[in-house]
Amino acid sequence: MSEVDAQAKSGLYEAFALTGKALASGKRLELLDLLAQGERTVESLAKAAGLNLTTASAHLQTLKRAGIVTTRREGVRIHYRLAGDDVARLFALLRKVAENHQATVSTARDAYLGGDDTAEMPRDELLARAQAGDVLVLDVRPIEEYWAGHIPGALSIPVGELSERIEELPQDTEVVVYCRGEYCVLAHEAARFLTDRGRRAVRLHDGMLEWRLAELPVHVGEPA
Amino acid sequence: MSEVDAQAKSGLYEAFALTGKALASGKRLELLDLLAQGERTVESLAKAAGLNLTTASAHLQTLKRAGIVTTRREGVRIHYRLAGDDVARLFALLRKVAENHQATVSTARDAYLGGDDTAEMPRDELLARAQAGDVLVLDVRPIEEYWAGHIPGALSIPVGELSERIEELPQDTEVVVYCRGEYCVLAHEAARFLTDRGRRAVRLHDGMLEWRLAELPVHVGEPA
DNA sequence: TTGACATTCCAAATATCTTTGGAACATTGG
DNA sequence: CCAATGTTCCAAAGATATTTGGAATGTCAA
Repeated sequence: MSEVDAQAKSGLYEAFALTGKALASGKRLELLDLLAQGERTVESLAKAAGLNLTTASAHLQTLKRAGIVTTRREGVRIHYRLAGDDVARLFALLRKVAENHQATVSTARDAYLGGDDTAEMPRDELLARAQAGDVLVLDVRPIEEYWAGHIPGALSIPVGELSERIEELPQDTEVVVYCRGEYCVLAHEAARFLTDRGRRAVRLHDGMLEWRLAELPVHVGEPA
Repeated sequence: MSEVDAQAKSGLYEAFALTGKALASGKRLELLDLLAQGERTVESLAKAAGLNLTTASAHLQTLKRAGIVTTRREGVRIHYRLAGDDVARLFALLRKVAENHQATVSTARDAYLGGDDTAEMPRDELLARAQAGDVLVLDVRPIEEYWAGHIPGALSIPVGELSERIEELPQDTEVVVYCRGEYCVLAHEAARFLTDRGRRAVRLHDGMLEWRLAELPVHVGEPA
C-alpha cells in the first residue's frame, strides 16, 4: 500500500470515527435515547438528562458535527432530532452489542431496572391480544413522547400521574405497559406499581424504539 | 426521577458508552475492518494497519475491555477475533450511518477509492450469474483472508500478485472482483488493472463483510 | 534451564475531551 | 429600539486518551 493510500485510508477511517466518537459518551447516549422518542428542545433535553444547559448544548453540537442529529428553529427555540432511522437503529444495536458482550452492562441494567420481577410480553403477542381486545395497552412515557408517536389504541398515563389516575384503568382487564425501549425504567416502575395495587399488569419486553424499528404501526398525535 | 435512579441510569449508560468508545478511533476501526475478515495475530494486525506494535496492542486492549473482540492463544502468539456477528453488523452500520449523514465521508471515500470509474454489480446479480457459470468470481484479498472465508467457487489472486498471474484468468469470460467490503480499495485497484489490460471486469458492489452478514453461502478453507 | 520471541505492562509526554461560568448572538414581543 | 429568552461561543481547568520506548511476562524449543 502506497504512502498516499495509507493517508487516504486513515482519512476515511477518521471520518467514520467521528460517528464513533458521537457514541463515546454516556451523556450523549442518554440524549440519543431521549431523541429516539421524538424531537426536543435543548432546554428540555438538558433537564431530562440532568445536565447543565451549556454542557447539554456542547454534547448536542458534537452529535450535530457527526451528522447524526439535525436541528430546526422555531422562534427562539431550537429543536433537535435524530437525522434518520438508521441512527436509531445504530443506537439500538450499540446497546444490544454492549449487553451481549459486556458483563458490566447486565449488572448496571439490573441495578437500574430492579431485577426482572414483573412479567413481560413480546411484541407479537401484544399485537395479537390487542387486536382481540383482550388487553389494554398503556403508554407511561411523558405525554409529549406519546404525542410524537405511540402504539395505536394505547392509553397515555405518564408514570408520575399513575397514582392519581389509576381509576381510568378498568379493574378486570389485563394491562400491558410500555415505555421508551428495552432499557427504559418507566414501564418497570408502572408495572410494579400496578401489580402492587392488585392489578394484572405485564410489561412489553421492549418499547417504542424497537416497535418503530420493527416497522409496526405507529399513531402520531392525539388518540383517534 | 430519584437521585439513586439517576446514578444507576448514568452507570448503565456509561457501560454502553464503553462500546461506543471502542468505536471512537480511526485506528481501532481499521483494526476492526481487518478483524471482520477473520482472526489475526497482534503483529499481523499492527503491520496491516501501519501501527507501532505497542500502539496496536493498546488499541486491541481497548476493544477487548469493551468485549467486542476475544482472544485465543496459540503457542506464543495471540489471535484476536470479533466477539460475534453482531459486532460486525454494528461496525458495518456505523460506516453506513457515517456515510449517510456526513459529507466528509463521501469526499474521503472518493479520495481513497478513486471515484467510481469501474462498473459494479449487486450481490443478487452475482449470485444468479455465478450459478449460470456466466462469470468468474475473483477474490483479491490476502490469501489468509480468503482461507478464512470466501464466496463459494471464487478464485483467489491477491491484488499484489495480479500482474504475474493474470494469465490464470480466461481471456473471454467476464470477471467479478471483490474484496473486504464496501470501503475496501483492493477490488477497485484490481478492476482498474484488469480493464486497463483489456479484460471485462466489474466490482461486486460491496464485499465479504456484507456478503456474510446477508447470510449468503461462505466457503472456508481451500477451494473445493 | 536458557534463549528467543510475541505480547502486555508501565510510565511519561502529548493531545483531545468534558464541564462550567460568563459573554455573545439571534429571535420575538412590547 | 429595547428587553427577555433560548442557545451557542469562548476560555480555562480538570479529566481522559493516545503514543512510545523500555521493562516484564508467558510460552516454546533447544
